[in-house]
Amino acid sequence: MERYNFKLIEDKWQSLWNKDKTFSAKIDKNKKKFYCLEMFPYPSGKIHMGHVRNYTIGDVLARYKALQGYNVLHPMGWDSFGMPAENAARQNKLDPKSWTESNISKMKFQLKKLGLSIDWDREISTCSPDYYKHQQQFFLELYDKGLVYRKEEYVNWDPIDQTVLANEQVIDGKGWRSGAVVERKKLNQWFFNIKRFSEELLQNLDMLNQWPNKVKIMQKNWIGKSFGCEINFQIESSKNVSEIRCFTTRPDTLFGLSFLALSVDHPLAKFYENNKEFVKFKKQCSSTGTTEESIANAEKIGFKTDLVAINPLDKNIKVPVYFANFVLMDYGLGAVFGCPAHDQRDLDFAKKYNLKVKPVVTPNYDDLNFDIEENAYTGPGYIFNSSFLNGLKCPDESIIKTIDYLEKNKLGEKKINFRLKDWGISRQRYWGCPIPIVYDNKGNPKKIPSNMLPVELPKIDQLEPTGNPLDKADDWKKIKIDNVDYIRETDTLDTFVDSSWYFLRFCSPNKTDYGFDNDEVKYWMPVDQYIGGVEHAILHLLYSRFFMHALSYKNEEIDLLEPFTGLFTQGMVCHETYKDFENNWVSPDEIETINGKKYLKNNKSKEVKVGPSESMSKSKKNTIDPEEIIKNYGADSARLFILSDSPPEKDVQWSEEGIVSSFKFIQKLWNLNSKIFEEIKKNHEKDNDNEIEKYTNKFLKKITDNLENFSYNKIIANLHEMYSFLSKQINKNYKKNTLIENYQKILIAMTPVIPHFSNECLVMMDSKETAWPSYDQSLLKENIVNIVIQINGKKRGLIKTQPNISEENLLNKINGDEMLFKYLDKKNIKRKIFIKDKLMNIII
RNA sequence: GGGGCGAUGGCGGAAUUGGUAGACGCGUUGGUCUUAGGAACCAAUAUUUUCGGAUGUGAAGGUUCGAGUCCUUUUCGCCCUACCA
Repeated sequence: MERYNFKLIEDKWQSLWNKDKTFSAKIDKNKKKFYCLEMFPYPSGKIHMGHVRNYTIGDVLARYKALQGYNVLHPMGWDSFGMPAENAARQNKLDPKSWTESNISKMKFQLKKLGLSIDWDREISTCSPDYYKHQQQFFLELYDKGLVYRKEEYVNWDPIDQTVLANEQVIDGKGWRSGAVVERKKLNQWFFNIKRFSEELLQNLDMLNQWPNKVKIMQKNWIGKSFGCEINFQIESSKNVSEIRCFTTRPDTLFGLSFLALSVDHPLAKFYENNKEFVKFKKQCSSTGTTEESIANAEKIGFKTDLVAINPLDKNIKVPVYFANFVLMDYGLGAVFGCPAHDQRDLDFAKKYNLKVKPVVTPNYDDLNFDIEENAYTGPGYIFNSSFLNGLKCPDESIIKTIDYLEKNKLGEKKINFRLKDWGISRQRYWGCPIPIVYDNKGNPKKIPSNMLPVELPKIDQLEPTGNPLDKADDWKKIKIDNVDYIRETDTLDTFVDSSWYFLRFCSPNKTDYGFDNDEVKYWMPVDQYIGGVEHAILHLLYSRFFMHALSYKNEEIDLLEPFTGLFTQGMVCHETYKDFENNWVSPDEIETINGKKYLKNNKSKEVKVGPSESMSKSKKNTIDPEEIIKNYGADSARLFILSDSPPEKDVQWSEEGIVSSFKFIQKLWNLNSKIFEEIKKNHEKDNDNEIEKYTNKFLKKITDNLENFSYNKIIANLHEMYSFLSKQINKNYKKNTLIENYQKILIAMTPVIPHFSNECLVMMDSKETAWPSYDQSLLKENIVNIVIQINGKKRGLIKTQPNISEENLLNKINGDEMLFKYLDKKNIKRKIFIKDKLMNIII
């Protein structure tokens, strides 16, 4: 039998799809559209297994939807601005543009080898001026709508490299490349007013019922809405301070007040700037490490001021005011009141400084001696020790009543706070979208007129190792508008801006006068299914949602707020890790397996240590190159395996055995196909029974259901079952037409997963993929059912019978069954539970 | 500290609304064919057994005729988040 030549056949189909523009999408208002989008890649130069998985999942869906008759939009592009290009360019003294473009062409070649049903005519690249000029236009629009503003904000400054560092470039408080201690530096930066939409972004999450709950919860926590109130505390002081305002979610614990704590960045800090002790304290606060753990475990420390705060509910309670390291300026008002009895941080702080701990919530109504020892009590209960609040149920009743009282007496007011901060979009980098702003000689910002867009990046042949290249590009920086001299903004936009609207651009990628065409967007948007990694659960997805809100804001043309109807987050691709005897990571290609043990290829006496399977990463050397896999096994094998072992939302383990088995399975399918081809030629007259037809119907139902639920791993199992069924049944002399008809349906159902193979087989059958085969409900019914017989809830046997058997008839059969009757003989039946065609449970 | 998810054979994983636990694949074992096989094909594969059964879905309870599935408690693992007042 002829071997399946995947190279020949995959090439043939790929060039056919290319030539015919099979996947090119056009608006057709008579057809229902389906917009299938996978997160576009950063052009690093090589695709990795994560891409293979992501794009295979998306491709299965896109092909399935197309067969179902949807007008499918399935585009691809490049998230091509960003730091790797800039780093590579600095290192190799070349131009980020050519580096990026060469990477794109390499990766495009690799992606095409996967046989994806992508409309390559819509390819976009965010680093192209054709793309980013529209982004600059959007920036100006948002500016006009008041959604863009400038303010001073701290950045991580590397004093040696003379550059701003991203958070992930700061390692243990030091610059990742220079090793210099990172300084906090205040810079004027641009912000998108995402807070403006906090409430909408939170509320709309409820409508996104095709999003994973996990992602919605993460976004909800990120937005972080909390209900509380702001309270005014009168201050006694020799300084010119009369009042401090605090935000709290627990006003009902106000009688437990024992101190106020301020952030060192609080405006009142100005009174202490000349106080040496305070300056020392402030330094100490900023020097506690930046790692998450060290922040959480840092000791609570404070600086005591000479201010005294008065409890608004009882003028006789006077407490000290501290600056404290655990109070953040950018949440609430940068000032909190301390109630040590019912907040662990406050308790830690109070213990250190010997402050009063007065419990005001007791878990039990009658327990008025309730006291606090090691742990603050944060649970529910009843208010006590609190004058007129005593006895109120906490927290529901007590919080409402307290706020009520505070408002009536003008001591404070109800307030909703969000954790979400405005989106800082300035990056002090070269390889990004220039911000279309100029400054006059007084430093006032001015928009670049729309007709002067795009603001293109200047070409710089050699990036120097340090500093911001745009800041040094003197010729570029100077610009005349209407004969007035200006200096350009030298910051570029965060690359998250680029990816916040690319899904709109795909709808009309060639439109020159605006970022998108309204009619096209109205037809294609929203994205019906968005597929990508869960690592983008918060920022990218939230920013994209914000961007849609911002574009729609004050614009009646656009009435779309949520860009992604469905979201699917796929798991990672993992691989075993290997280490040699010197504990160095070893790559899978350096290893040979002999008798189940793994040895170094170049030194077969040395066994390697097999570590746990972890997500593929270069540092652990456990990556597998997709290009090699496709070269050796073909795209269909790779697609089959990447889907087979685990549900798409979970991590999958790549294994050599696995890919080999997928490869072999395709060969088996090919052999089966050849046998069927021979059978058809024989042209049998006999039409045995409708066995094959029934099987096909069941198969189609399973595949369809599994496609609908993203249970792609089960589809592969279904294919194996189908193979095993057909290879056993094929010599039963089916009538030619019956066989062809059913086998064709099966082949079409296989095309989403292994498109090259299935299409080739279809052509052999003188057919081609057209429509998704429907199944006949009536053929799903079984002729014979297995009914489980339980005695006292334990399974004791099975009865094979016709469907719809009555309880009495079944009981007769049970009594006629030797094995079952012995359990029932001379026993009193107390109760019978009968579920038609499924089960009979007899209680004796 | 807060939040989320999960725990099923040697491994990855199946199991519509509670109703035959372990589909399918990998691995392992035995066999057939072969000069040979790391090929192909066939068979077996949760544990235990006195071959009648008994026990089995991290642990302990509960609801139910019946629980992998529902409820309570608990242990462990992974992920997210980080002093959020």
